[in-house]
Amino acid sequence: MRYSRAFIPTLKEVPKDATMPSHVLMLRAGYARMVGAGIYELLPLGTRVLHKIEQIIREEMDAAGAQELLMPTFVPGEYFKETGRWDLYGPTLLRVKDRKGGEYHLAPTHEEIITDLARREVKSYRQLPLNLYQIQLKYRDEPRPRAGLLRCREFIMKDAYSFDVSEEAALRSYEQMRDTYHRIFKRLGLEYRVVEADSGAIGGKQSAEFQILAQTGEDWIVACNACDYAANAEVAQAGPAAPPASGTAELQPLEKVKTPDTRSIDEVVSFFGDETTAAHTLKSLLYLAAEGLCLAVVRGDHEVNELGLARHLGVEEVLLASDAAVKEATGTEIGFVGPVGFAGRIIADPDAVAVPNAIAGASDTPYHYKNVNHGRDFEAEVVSIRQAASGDPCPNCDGKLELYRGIEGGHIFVLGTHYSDKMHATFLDEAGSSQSIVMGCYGIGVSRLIAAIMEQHHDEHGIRWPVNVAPYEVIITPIGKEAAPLTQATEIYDALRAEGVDALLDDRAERPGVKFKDADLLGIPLRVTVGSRGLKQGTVELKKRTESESQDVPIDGAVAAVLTAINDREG
RNA sequence: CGGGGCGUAGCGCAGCUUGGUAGCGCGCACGGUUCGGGACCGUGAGGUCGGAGGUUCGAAUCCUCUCGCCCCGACCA
Repeated sequence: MRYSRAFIPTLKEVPKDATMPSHVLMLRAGYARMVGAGIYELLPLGTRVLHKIEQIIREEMDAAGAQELLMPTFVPGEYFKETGRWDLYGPTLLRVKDRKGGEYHLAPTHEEIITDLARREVKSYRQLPLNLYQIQLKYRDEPRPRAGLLRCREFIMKDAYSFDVSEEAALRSYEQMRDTYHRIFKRLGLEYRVVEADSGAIGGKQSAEFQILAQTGEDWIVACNACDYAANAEVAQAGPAAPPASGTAELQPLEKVKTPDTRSIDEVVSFFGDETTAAHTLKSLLYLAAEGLCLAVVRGDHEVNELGLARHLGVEEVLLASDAAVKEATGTEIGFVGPVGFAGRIIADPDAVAVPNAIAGASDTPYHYKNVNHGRDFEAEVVSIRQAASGDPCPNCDGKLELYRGIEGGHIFVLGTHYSDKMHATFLDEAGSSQSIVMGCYGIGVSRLIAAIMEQHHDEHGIRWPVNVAPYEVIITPIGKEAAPLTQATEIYDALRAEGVDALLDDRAERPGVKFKDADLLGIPLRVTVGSRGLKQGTVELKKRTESESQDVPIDGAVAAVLTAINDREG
């Protein structure tokens, strides 16, 4: 492509409505424009990236034996009504009426439609296993679309559905998709973690999310820096924390200290001063659960994982007790509550009970106890109820946990017979008896990946595409107003195209600075600079977007050098 | 849905408090000088001030309603 003819509307300034890097960059670099909230048009550059991502997905899905098809996005409501999702989906489902008043919707996902196809066409175990996928638009009227392509109301998804004769066979399909997803995400140049998720509400046996690590992501995940452990922050565990530095391991006698105006851990720490840190204190929080009140105790520098606490208690959720309830139950004010002498149920985190001679509220305003020790001064059920945090030890190895934001790039799920039972999608087995087809579903947010890759691959100058997904692999930049650089650049451009390289020739009559800035902004992985200066010595410059230095290469070696650089990065 | 912010030229913004001929920078067009990291000078095109209603001699500015967008939260197969 010749840049002078390309539709690449770049912006010098950051559009006011964009805050996230990928959102800013896709607008500034001319990849996409907004039409409405959560509704975008992909411009030529964005479309090229989309096609590259799709191509990688297709290659890997096809290699796994999946077959591409295309289902409608505009579908009759009867299928969702059949499974109950017409009502369950709520306002997120975009409903449409046709001229006769018939109820339709724009598909947010296709389990029902594909299950209907399967029940009509799959009759025999001989037709299984089967894995069908499509790449097309999905519609979800999200309550809050945000961050450009990261959360849209109309977006492009790859959704695959597997059909098997048994749970075991379905699990094999699931594992195969997991392997396939690993290959896809690696080829896309993404740093990601597979996060085991709880088996969800929908009769699922197993599910995993492919979380792309990005500080701008919506999900919180905890991941080890040494091993593969990764989990949603909600369910993440941490290994035992190192106990706080302590003058003596000897148990000191319990001591009640008057501590006015020390409601927060910070205030307590600064009151006691000296060597005291938050890790020397205990944080005691009173929670309301269905069965009544209980006191949760974690180390002062830790936070309570309320979901974990609720699970231990066997209840749906727990709520922090109000000031009044705290006063009534303990006779003291918030900030002075402690486990010593507490009459009710106490649940303490292992890291909390490991603190020797801890400082804790005395349940008497305004006093704290010094030298509180579990087992001597109070008894508690010891259960891990703290949130895993950045820097915590990994529960599985010697590594450290890091807290990340994640972008959910993919999700794989064993569905079981949830849909096939409801929709009577059955087959005849070898013995001639009717069985429900066992299903799995596998999604990738394709348009979201465009943004996710930008989130991971950019710097202050612009995007830095991995070569596999770059809209153009190389940009050839002639410099100067003489004819020679453009002539030479065009020669290299033609040669590269003949080699099948996606090349962009910056033939614009712009000053060098403008061309360099744009090349960096667009994020083209390689730049070949052809200037009269180099031509005199018979060289051109080759520069990688990710490196600050360029290298001189002989003119007739330029094409080979570009091919080498591209293939290096593909490896 | 709750909280906050913003709608004025393609983009970024000023003007609004105190009503009186709609401005600046970038971009765009033309001419000239420049030419290895977003050059400079000159000329010019481009706006129903998100929309509707009201107050007023007169509304971008004041009042009412409304639409849209962004951020935080709630929600999210």
